[in-house]
Amino acid sequence: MTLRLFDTATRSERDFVPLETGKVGIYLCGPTVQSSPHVGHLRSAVAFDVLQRWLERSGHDVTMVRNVTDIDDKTLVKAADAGVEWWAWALRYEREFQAAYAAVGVRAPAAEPRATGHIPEIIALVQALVDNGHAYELDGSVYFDVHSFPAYGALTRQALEDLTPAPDAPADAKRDPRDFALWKAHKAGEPETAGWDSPWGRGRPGWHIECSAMARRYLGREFDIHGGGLDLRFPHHENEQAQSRAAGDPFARMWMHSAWVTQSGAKMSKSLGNGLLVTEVLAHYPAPALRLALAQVHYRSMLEYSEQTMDDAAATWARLAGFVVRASDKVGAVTPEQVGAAPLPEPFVIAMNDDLGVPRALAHVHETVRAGNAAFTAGDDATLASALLSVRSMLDVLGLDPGAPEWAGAGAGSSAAMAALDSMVRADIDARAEARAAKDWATADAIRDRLAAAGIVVEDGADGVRWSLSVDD
RNA sequence: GGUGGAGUGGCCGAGAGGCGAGGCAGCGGCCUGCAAAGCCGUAUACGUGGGUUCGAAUCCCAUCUCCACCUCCA
Repeated sequence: MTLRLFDTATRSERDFVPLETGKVGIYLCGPTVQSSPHVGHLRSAVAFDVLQRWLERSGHDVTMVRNVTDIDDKTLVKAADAGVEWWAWALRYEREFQAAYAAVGVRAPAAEPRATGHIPEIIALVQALVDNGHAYELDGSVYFDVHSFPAYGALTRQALEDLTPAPDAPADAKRDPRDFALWKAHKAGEPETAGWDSPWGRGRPGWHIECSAMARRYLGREFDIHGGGLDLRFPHHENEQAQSRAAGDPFARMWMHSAWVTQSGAKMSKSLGNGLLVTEVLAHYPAPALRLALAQVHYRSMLEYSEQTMDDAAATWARLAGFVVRASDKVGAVTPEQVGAAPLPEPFVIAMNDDLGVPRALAHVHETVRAGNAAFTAGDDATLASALLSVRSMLDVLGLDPGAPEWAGAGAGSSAAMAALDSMVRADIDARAEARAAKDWATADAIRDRLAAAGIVVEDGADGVRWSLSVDD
């Protein structure tokens, strides 16, 4: 059974065949670190984290490279406005992005290269393009000559003559308004630290060139998958591909793009100011609920985000996590080794192999949970144990295994604080048990209400009383 | 203007010629001292107008609406 992935370049699903059997190189366009991350930013990271997990689960050794664009026009402007060094500004937001990624269980990439750390590679690439006639220097800047590369526009099917010239482009200076900067000459007023010496004088890299240079450095001249948000297709990825191929690199064999997050149908974005900060969401909801909200919609479909989105996701997470906790108490916990080695249900595998059909895969998870709960009620421990292992294994692929270490504390109750709380709550629960035994319902309910007011939910099961923290909203 | 995408039940979202994915919410039931959780059952659907077909949400034609990229954007 082979994995099929939708390739943006051909606009069709294709069998995924790695360049080298058993190994996969992925280059993912990461953040421009000039402001705080919002939930839209997390979408592509989560989508490609799921891809990586699925590839690894399918036996591949994955090298994930996700860059950090730590210098660009906006960063310089914003830092200057704030009276902060641009490099300090960039690092501050780089840390925020890293924290946000980690919070929702996106695993750290194998490499996280920064543009400013690869100036020699960038200069070498630009020089090669100048030397072979695909780029030209003008007043200390270097531009890619789009007319020199007939395949320009191939990735996004753009015809050169149909492109609207950039309104802010110095059309009179460049040979063609659609030529884009590979190297930007240092401008008066910009900090000295925002420039590097080059064959064309002092300057800094253009936006697109860093990805070409860094992909080559870490993944080679040809690699398997290039990913990013849908909005990066043009011009960013088109330009990347053009300059890399013009320099002789075969470059990415497949392009994958994740769709955006919308609110009332409109794209969430920094420039629109409708971005929901990750920190705000995480202040009110468990992190895995946010990951679930982002992952449960197919990565190529728009994800409509509303106030209800997180409430729904939190409820679903509580159902999944609750099943795992109850089932583990009943039939024993599953080890991480078992989770990683368990055979996955056929419907799940089929769904995931079809361009990462997470929604259908999750549907099977829900069906398995329901079967597990039914087995729990029926006292069928063998079926319950099997469902538990199956559910955890499937959720593990999605980075949503409630028993995974990264979600410890998100309702699992394994931390020292939870243990301390447990001993306190137990006293109340015992008192309530006495009241219930005496059929003193008023006292029993008063205790339950008091715990509920403190955010603790008490449930009477056939096998005893359990408590859990209620989900914020 | 060019390129690409979307319109599915109260909501979110799969599917893609023929047993109405899944979740949330709703309703009825089981369980419970009452709840909660869980389980069982259940209603409401494929933007509009034509066409093809024994049969269309799925194919064809037309049409309306919305969104994105072409300037920075995950």
